[in-house]
Amino acid sequence: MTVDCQNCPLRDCEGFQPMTDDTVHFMRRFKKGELQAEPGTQIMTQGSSSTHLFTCLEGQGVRYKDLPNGERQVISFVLPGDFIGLQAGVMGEMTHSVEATTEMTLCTFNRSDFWNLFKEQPARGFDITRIAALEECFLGEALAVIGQLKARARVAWALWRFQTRLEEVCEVTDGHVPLPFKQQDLADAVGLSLVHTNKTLARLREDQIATWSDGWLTVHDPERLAAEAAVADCETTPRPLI
Amino acid sequence: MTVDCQNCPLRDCEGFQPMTDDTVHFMRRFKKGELQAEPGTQIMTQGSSSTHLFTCLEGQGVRYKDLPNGERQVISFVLPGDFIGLQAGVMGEMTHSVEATTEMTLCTFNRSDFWNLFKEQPARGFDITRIAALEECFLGEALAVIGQLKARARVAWALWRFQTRLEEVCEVTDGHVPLPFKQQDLADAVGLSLVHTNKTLARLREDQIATWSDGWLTVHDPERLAAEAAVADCETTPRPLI
DNA sequence: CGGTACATTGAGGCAAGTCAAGTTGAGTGG
DNA sequence: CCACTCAACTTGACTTGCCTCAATGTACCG
Repeated sequence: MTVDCQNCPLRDCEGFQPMTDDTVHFMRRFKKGELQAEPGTQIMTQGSSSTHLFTCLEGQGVRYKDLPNGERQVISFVLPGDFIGLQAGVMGEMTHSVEATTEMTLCTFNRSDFWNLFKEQPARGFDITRIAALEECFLGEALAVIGQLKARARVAWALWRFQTRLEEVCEVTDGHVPLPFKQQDLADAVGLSLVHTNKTLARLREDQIATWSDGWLTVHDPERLAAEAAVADCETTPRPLI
Repeated sequence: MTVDCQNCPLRDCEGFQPMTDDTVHFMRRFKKGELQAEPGTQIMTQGSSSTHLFTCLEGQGVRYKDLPNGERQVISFVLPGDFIGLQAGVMGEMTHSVEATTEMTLCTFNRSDFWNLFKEQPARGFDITRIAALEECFLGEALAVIGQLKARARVAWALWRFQTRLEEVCEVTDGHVPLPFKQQDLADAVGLSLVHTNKTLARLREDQIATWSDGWLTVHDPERLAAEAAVADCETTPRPLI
């Protein structure tokens, strides 16, 4: 039983641009089905291609790179509404892996239809490019945070982004947002050791700024959290949903 | 006196995909002129839009973000063939600034024509997306380097990327490539202090791996430099030229 | 109840930051 | 031609934020 794009639960979220009936109609044809992924499943693999592209409909995951020296860098976290496989679609090879953290529901598309999308629906092609640009914007921000800020600010920034992004996709229930990741994932994302990440989280908790435990994040003091993060975030405007 | 796209000197470089006559013909119309920028000129400004988009025809520059706390993060360096203003074209606002380091020659395009490009030349739209994906790929790599590697490896990686990228755009004369930036720029790019960057460069020089002085980079031992960098670089395949 | 996975805490060491002084070379003006 | 300034690069001494190691706590599960 798959979701009809017309009734896609994500369409109503404030984080996404409205979609014309015409576009919905096209997306119905473009969507090939759904895929259920168990926690821990490798959805895409660094260095390989993929016959399918996805949009995350439900659940959360991690994008990461394995380095030759054994380290791991988490590039970003996959939340509902995120498109997966742009690089595979356009370059033919992924430069990072994507893994499901929770159980995930994915809308699937054929990579072979991707080029048609640009030809037949230039507006959708433009949207894809916009998504790529938003990703570039996010990565630039991450680079600045990891390159220039101290541990406390890095962690605060990450939590702040989780809070706002999850709000945008309707994943909030009275102040709490679901955050199913391990501390190790966050550590690998902000470029800190697990131990230091843990201690930094503890301090933010003590200071009554934000608490993350048992898979849920609670921001007690949004103002101070944003202040700690010390970056003007880039994209609060609605983005395209594919 | 402007360069006709047909005779664009960059077309012959190994770093770029071949362009069909049809595409050249379209690009001739798309290109509105050329712009000469003096060293230090702000070509695009973080937080603002731009009526024009550019391709760097000659010269080098820096993309950077200013942070609220006064720090600066260099996102990447602009070399010949690089497209400038994707974010302005697609999102309407730049999230970083671009500044000319040397004198620069830029091909100019109208932002208002950008959408037409997707509609009338879907193949070019696809190329734009590919460029965006390559940028995403590069930023992911940078994130991994800055997040996970030590100073020596970070600097080695940066020098290695300079060497290979400049080779791809025909900017090499017997082993030397032009590198007109300040050590401070490199420091801001790899997330290290100026002092530590300087000392790291000195050590790479002593070890006969690479020398950077007077605006020129010489790689004495490519093998060891690449080994120090400790990342599998992502994109050695030709990329689209806009 | 032992085993595994994740979170937590303390102690010690090192990589990288900060501070400060000195060198070099280009540009300027008396 | 020399004295001065200024910007970039260099080097040494000291400080510190973060990493590493190692142990303990806690929940869950076969």
